[in-house]
Formats: sequence, C-alpha cells, structure tokens
Amino acid sequence: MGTPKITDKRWSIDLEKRIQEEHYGESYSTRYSFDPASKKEIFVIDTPPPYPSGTWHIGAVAQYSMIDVIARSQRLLGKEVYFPWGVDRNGINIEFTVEKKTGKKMRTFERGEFIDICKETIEEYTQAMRETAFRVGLSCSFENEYLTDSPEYRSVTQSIFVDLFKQGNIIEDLRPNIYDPVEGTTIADAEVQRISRSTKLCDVIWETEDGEKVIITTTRPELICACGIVLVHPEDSRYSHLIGKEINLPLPVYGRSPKVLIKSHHSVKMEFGSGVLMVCSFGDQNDVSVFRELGIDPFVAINLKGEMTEISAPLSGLAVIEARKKAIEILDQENKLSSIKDHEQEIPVSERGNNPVEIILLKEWYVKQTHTLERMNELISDINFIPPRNRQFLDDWMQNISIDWPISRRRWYHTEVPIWYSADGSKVVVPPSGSYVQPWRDSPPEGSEVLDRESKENLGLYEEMIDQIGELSGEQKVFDTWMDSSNSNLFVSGYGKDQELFKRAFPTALRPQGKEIVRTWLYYTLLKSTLLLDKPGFSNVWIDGLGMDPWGRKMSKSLGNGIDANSVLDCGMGGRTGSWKIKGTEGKQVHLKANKIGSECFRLWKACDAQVGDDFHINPEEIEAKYFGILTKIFNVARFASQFDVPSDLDNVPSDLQPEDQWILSEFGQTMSKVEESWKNIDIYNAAQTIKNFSTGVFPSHWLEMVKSRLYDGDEVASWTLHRIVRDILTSLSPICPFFTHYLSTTLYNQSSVDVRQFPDVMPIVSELLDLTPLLIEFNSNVWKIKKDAGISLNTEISDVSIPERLHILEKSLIRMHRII
RNA sequence: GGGCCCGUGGUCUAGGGGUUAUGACGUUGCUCUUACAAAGCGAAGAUCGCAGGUUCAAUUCCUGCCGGGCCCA
Repeated sequence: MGTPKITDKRWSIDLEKRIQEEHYGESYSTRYSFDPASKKEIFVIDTPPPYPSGTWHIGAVAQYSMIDVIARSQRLLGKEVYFPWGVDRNGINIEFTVEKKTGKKMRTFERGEFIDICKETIEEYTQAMRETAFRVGLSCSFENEYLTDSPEYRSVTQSIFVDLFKQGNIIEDLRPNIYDPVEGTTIADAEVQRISRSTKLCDVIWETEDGEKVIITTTRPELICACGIVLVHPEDSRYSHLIGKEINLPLPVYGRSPKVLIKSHHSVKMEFGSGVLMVCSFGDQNDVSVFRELGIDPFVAINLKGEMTEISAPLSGLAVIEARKKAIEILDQENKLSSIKDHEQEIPVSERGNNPVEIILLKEWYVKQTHTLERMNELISDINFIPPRNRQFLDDWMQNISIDWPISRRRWYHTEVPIWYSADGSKVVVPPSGSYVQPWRDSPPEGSEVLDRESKENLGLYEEMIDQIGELSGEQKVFDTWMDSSNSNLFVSGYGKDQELFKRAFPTALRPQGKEIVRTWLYYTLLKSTLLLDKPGFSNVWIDGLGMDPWGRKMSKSLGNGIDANSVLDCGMGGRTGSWKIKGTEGKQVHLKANKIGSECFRLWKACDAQVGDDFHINPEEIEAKYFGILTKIFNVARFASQFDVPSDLDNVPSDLQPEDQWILSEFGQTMSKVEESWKNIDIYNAAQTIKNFSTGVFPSHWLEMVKSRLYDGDEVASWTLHRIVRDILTSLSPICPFFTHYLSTTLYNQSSVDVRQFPDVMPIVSELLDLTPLLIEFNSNVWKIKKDAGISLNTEISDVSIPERLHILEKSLIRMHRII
C-alpha cells in the first residue's frame, strides 16, 4: 500500500489525446497487423470503405467505431483479425466537387487532366478522414490502405467484369435511362431532384378508329410521336366502351404506326384532366414501368443532344422545348386543341444543372440478375444476420427486382469499362486478368483476348490477330461505383492474389454496414458472390441503424441539424467545451453544450445506448451526461486499486479466499462468461451493459466497501481479488474503450489490455454465494438507510442491527463494513 | 401511393402471454465515510400510443387507427 500509482486525478480528453498519439506511433502496426500465415482462425471484416466528401458524418463515425469494437473483441477472443482500411474514391461526387471548385464543367476539360485534378482533390479529403479514423481509435490495417481508384483495385473490378462477361452474365442492351441532355450524361436516380415549375396543360382532341372524339390531357404534346398506348382506369365508366379499340395519333409521325391501342390500367388517375392517359416512351418513371409491364416496344423520340428524332416528323431536329411549342401550334391550327391552361407541376431535373431530365433509350452495360435470384436466396439463407430482423431489408428488395442492373455511366472519374470494339463491331478485345486499362486512351495490353461479341467465343490473342480486326475503338463509358465497391469482400479476402488466404478467409467473416445501403452495397456484393463463385459472400452480416439528430430526424444540410464528428471527439480538449447550434423540431435553434466527450466516452455511449439495428439519436449533451461518469467511476476504482501492491501472480487463485472474495469472484465469473458469450455473438450492447453494470455497481458499491478495512490492513488475498477483477474488467472493456483501458492497464499491470489475445479465464462460480446477492444488497441498503434516517455518518458505529441468517457467512466483513457493535 | 421498422415515467431505453414492468439521464432529499461531489446513498415519477379481437390472463399475439422514422415510387 502507498500512494496511488495512477497519479492523474481523473480521465481527461487531453490525457486521451496524448495516449492516442502514442498509440499510433511505432508500436501501432505490430500491435494490430494481420498475419495471413497465422494458424489462428481468420476473421476478415469487409469494412465499408467511406467516401471522402469533406466531413465524415458523425453517424457513420459512430457506426465505424462499433466495427472497431467488433475487430478488437474478435482479437481478444484469439482470432487473427483482418480489419482493412479502404477508401471509396470513385464517383460522381468528386467530379461535382471539382467542377464547383474550378467553375468549369467536366466536359470542357481534357479527360486526362480532369482525372488528375479529381485525384488530387480527393486525396485532401482522404487525409482528413484518416485523421478522424485515428481520433476515434480505429485499429485498422492502415499500412495496407486500399483505394478504390487505385490501379490495383480497379484491375480487380475490370477482371471481374471480364469474367462475368465471358460467362454471359454481363450484356449490352438498349434500355430507358435517366439522361441530362445539357450535361450529356446518364445520371442515377439519386441525382434527380424535383422542382416546381409552371407548364402548359393541353387538352388534345384524339379520334378513335370509329370516329369518336376523346380528349387527352398532357403536358408533353411533343411526345405524342412516342406514344405506345392510351390508358383509362378500369373502373372509369365514362370510357369503358373504348377499351380494346384503336385510336389515331393527333400529330403526324414517321416510320411507325399512326395509331395505338386503348387499354385499362390501375395507375391512371381518373380525376386528372380528362381521365385518359397517353403513355409515351418516356415522359416519366410511370411510363417506363407501364411500357415494361405491358411489354410494349419503346420509340426513340429524343436523341443524345436533346433533339427530337425523325419519328416526330414535323418536329424532327427541334430541341424539346421548341418541339413542344411547335406541337401546340400544329394542334391548334388543326383544331385539335380544346383548351390550354397554365399548370404548376413538379418536374424532375438534374441535381446540379437544374436541367429537366429526359428518360431516353441508351445502349448501356447490364449485369444480369433476374435469373439468379432464386439461387441467391438459397445461398443467403446460410448467412447469420445481426440483428436477424434486418434480413428483411434484403428480402424486400430482392422481391422487387424485375430488371437487370445497369452498370455503365457516361462519366470520367470511375473505373473504365475494359473493352475495345473491332472496326466492324463483330468482335471485342478484353484485357488479361490483373491489368488496369483505360480504353479511352490506351491500346489493349499484351495478353488481351479477342472474343466474338455475341457468342463470347475466344478467337485468340489480340497481338496475333491485330491485322485481322482492323482499327479498334475503345469503350468511353465507365462503371457505376457500386461495380467497384461490390468487390470489396473479394478484394480483402485475397481473391485473385492469394489463393491460400482466400480459401481460409471466404466467405468473408463479417460484413458490417448501415441499413440504408442494403439494396445497393450488400445486395450487389452478394450478387457477385453468387454469379462468380456460387457461394454466400459472408458468414455474418451486421446491419446497424442510422445516426439521427437529437429529435430522431435524419441529419442533413438542408435541415441544419448536422453535428460534426470532430467537434464531439475533440470536445473538452485543452479545456475547450463543445457547443452546437441545431435546428430543433419547430425550426427553433437549440443550443446544446458539453464540457468533455472524446472518443472513449463516444464509443462507450454507442456501445451502451442502442441495440444494433435501431436508429440512434445523437445528442452530445446526453452522451456526456450519461457516460462520462461511467469512465470517471471505473477510473477511480482503478486509481483506488493502484495504491495497493499488485500480487506477482494474478493467474493462480489463492487458496485462502474469504467468503466475500469467493462471492464477488462468483459474481464476476458470471459477468465475464456473459461478456465472453456476447463478444462471441457480436453482441456489443449486452457485452457493454454487463461490464458496465458490474464495474460501476455491485463491485465498488458492495464488495469494495466490505473489504476496505482488509485492504488497508495489507490483506494480500483481498488485494489479489481486487487486482484480478480490475485487470480483467479492463481487458474485457478494452474493445470499447481502448485508450482508456490501455492507459490504466499499462500503469497498473505493465501490460496493455489492448494487447491481450485470449479472453481471461472465467472464475469458478459458487452458486450458493450468488444466491445471496439480492439479500446482501438489500441488507446493505437497509443499514445505509437506517444511518441516514438517524442522521449519523456512515462510519459511525451502530447497534441493534441484526444480520440475516443467510448472510452469516459474510458476517465478519459486514460487521466491519457497517461498524456494527 | 406501396413496403418495412418503431411508439414503455419529463427525456432516452431494456424486456416480453402470468406476482410488485429494466436501467440511465433529469427532478428531489441526504452525505466530503482514508478511490470517487466531474461522486455516493436514498425518494418520487409509467393505466407500456389509441380502439377492437384472440385468451382463464395482453404492455407483450392479431386487426384497424393515430403518431414518428427509413426506403421505394
């Protein structure tokens, strides 16, 4: 006994930061590196590669810290863990950022130059993200960082494309896509915005084959030439006699039939306009689905420049808006316009340019998927979902899949589609496995193969056939970024580069992710595993909820309710408090304040506060109020313990344990077996709660108070019990609070709890003693209450207290604890 | 409009067909007892969203409604 070895008075954010900086020094890689040659069970985590876009969303950082908890807990259980660090850097986001920064549109750059600027810019953001990753304590393999825009990663994407293409699972086809005619590019659904705009609502007079006049209301008269069918609602008695008849198009067309069929469809809104709907290829998304559902061949009415095609006859060559004016003019002249009025309408525009988008037919690349859904379902049934109910998101999505996955984009900062076309278009050239190619500027590398474009038959090596196939044209298009990220599990498990590892590591042990990308990232990854390997991609899939603002709304820029991750992690550093102004539910600004949070408190909060899979509210005030005290408590227990000598042998249980020692060791044994079980089940919440409850509850409040006098008397057995429990608490808590436990355990025991690679032995449990716990707690509380009611201090002697019969085994320590005479 | 998830003290949350419904924060009272007031020990506070149904028994299961959220149109 003596002065406490732990000299700091309390856990502080400055102390945390200091330990963190040491932590990421020289010892880092030996501490957390992955050894593929290890004989231990391999546990590969398919880390979600974050997309660097300035600031890292606090909800994602919270989620990421829990993935780190899983990685650390699996190491603690003795597994060889690979926790990769990847960054997703392909995609339209960075292109937009660069356009904004330079004030120039992508297509005004030379392609290579634009790519270089994107690369530089994304590197800056990547660095900020790495720093946050350190700050929150991630134990990733940073030395093996992978970037999805690196040649190495892109070559894997391209090789997998080639493999799937040869299998016949990738096809080219002409299908409707959302297109921005001003930017000259396909865009994704997610990039479409709706704005309100005033348009002309035209009541156009059509005529059926037997001369009946029918009014059809439309805002797009220029698309009459692309009309495939006219629809009425099945329950609309006004028009039921028309169903099955043909109707003439009111404008001349070229190269197609001038009439279409009238059918019934539930999607028609009876109260809109006349209640009769013309369905064109493609006015909107509903048109697309009607065409698909009814199996109608679409017409190409608008070309890539946003001009009308020749089928529109008199409108041919006009831009869409001009064509609309002309169409109205012609209809009016021919008395086919019964009325025209202004109409406020929501129209889809591209997010950036605010350009009205068109849905047009484009030749794109697709991954076939509808044929394999059943097999995929079988394979997925072997995967363990955490929590099980979140499997639902995937099931729902898969039930709704009816079309193939379009994978090509007309953008630049993405992985290129690795293919060249022969002069006559009958053959294609694909690169050999392992090479990264840019067909828009490169020729095929050595070893490239020539394939028949239709049959995929291998016709020979490119260098041997160079004279026969004429001048090549390289594909200009690139891949959707999900084409890259859906290879992540294959990439980190050694696919294509380390067969030995891949055999042991696949299916990948764990896919952790948020529920919002189940239908993209998870689904596409599982699709790839099915098509390529006919295997489930993962053993476990852990699907967490989303981080919300303090009132349960999604955080977004437009709502003004975002919280910056670094402001929470650095809150309390150098004495600086944190302060957040957030728009509350009624639009009022709410001012939140906290004195100290830091990574350890933040991680403890996320581990304890919500079950996996539930959305979680992020409120810095609450994080501090509920969880910083827990750190303080455990810190103080350790500091208290640090004034008593640590026994040289903490592993072998002394033979002369007192009954209260056996009791608390039984309680502790029960706690630790629950914790170990929870870690095995990837159940962070229960592990965290169990450790927290024991180490801030019965252990300090009851046992510690019972044995204090023994400790002060130099009782070595009491000291053994104290240190054994404190050491193992720190070890079992280390996955959640690595810096905190690292500091305490190295100071006290000269060994860092984050380096332990075997879960501590669980103490033998004496169940008769365990049964006494509720009674013991009740008895202690009673005595404290009696003293309180009598207005005497706790260390005043007391008489007239009788210890219950069943607690007589603990009589000696209870008498000393309460000073009973 | 469709699908899914969630509604438990003032706030957040655990649980789950059967005694008195878990815990935390907040509120409140007392206490500086040789780790801890950035703490400890107590206390108050909930007809488990509403309405039906199944059941001997519902907060739990079912249906509908209301409210919140997410995703898709």
